Amino acid sequence: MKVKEVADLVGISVRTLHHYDAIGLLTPAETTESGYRIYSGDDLETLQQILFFRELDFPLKQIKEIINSPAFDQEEALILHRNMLLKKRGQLDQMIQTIDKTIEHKKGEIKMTDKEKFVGFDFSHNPYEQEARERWGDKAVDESNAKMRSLSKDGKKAYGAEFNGIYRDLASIRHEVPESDVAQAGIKVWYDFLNKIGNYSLDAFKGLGQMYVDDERFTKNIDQFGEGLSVFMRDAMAIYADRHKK
Amino acid sequence: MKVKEVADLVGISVRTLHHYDAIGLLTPAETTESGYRIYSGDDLETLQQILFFRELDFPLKQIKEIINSPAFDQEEALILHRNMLLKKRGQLDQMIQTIDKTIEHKKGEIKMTDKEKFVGFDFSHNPYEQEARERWGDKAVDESNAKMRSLSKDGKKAYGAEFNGIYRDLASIRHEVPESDVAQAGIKVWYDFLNKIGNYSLDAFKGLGQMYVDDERFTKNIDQFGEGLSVFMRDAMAIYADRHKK
DNA sequence: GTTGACTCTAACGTTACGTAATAGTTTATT
DNA sequence: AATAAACTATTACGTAACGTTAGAGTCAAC
Repeated sequence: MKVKEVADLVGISVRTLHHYDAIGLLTPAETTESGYRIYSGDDLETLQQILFFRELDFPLKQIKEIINSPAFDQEEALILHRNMLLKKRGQLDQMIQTIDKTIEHKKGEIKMTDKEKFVGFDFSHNPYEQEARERWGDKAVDESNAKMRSLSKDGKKAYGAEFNGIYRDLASIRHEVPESDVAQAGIKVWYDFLNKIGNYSLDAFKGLGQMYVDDERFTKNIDQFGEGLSVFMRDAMAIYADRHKK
Repeated sequence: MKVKEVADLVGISVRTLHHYDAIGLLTPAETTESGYRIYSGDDLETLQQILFFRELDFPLKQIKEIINSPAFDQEEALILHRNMLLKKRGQLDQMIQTIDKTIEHKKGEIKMTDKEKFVGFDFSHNPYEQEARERWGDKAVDESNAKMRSLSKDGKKAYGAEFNGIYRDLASIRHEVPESDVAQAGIKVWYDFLNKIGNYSLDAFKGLGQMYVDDERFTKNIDQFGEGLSVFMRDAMAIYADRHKK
């Protein structure tokens, strides 16, 4: 069998097989004169073993040793690894406890200072920040983030209220217009927001609108629209706001 | 405070501080004209935060985002991360169970089919085969492999038993003699084995011993001894056995 | 014989630093 | 002040397990 067959059969990538060959973990039984790797039935069995141990989080180095060793070694390795896993689980429990405590602690804090916590800019886990950085450059993103942080409490709150409105609008779009119109409707929400803020040049808006329409993610399907756009858009708006407002 | 002070204070390396500076995670408040990093009290607090999240296994990228965010973000991050940890723990439990099952299974299997299952020479995936080929030539290796495969089941079993003994001896060496003596002790194990087999010329042994001592891998440190030698030695022995026995 | 599907070998990118290597700076000692 | 010791800085390669191009050759079908 050739690489792709094997890869598809067991559900790994061709690259992975190449890699295993490169590190000598699984060298195919034969190779054609043109250099194609041909895997035998035995190779497949070995591969199963490898994947089994990989599933258990063994490093490839160890797997290599294990499959090259008599059976008793495997059992020993399993037991050792089991102990490692138990230890790991203990550590996880520790970490979870620590987090719980911290959250409790913070909760107390929040009740005390409640007021400012409420708004909810979550630029921190923005999965599109990377994309935004590539689109607009690091400086723009960093500056925007900094500006966000430096907003007054009232400023944040106001901004947050705006976003809440947008979120509501976006949410309703998803349920109230046919899929094909989602993009247009989304643009409208956006447009309205920009108008409301009132300090964007028309050019800036055009750029945003075009970008939005161009982006596959936003026109492909509704789920992605909701998931991707709301975050990405917020980011984009913030950055544009930072750049273009006078 | 300068780097080393900080590093020693919180128990991390200078390199780590350099790294955090390089990736923009913690940039010291000021630097002297000569380029020395000077950390402020605020920097130390931030560092504490960083180390806290690091303790919880957050990737630095996320930590960077988190410490750049208002407090409520941190809570959300904590909750998200907590969920991740719970999932991880679930996976660990799965893995442990799988291992337990496998061990049980193997136990049964060994009892059932004991005979051939137990030996298991897999020279086909021997990572040192290439090296062996270079050292001793392809023909020797191929012949040896062929011979291995052609052994009767009892023959394999006997051979396997020998190797089991060697493995045990090697394993004990690693724990029972000082590092400096590992090489010597390893040679002794080897020597004993050869004597037991009883069909090696003294010359063959000399060659083996010398090769063994010459090889960096075997004298450099204990870990490598254990990792490399046990496999390599097995190979070397088989080949020498093939060549020199009469 | 040309296309499409597949294969090969590089070689860089990723995480969080460890580990030199080389060179300049500050502090302590003589 | 001269010298040594201790410290600091900046590259830059190495690690684990592949993902991801990129460029080029191969095989089977039409």
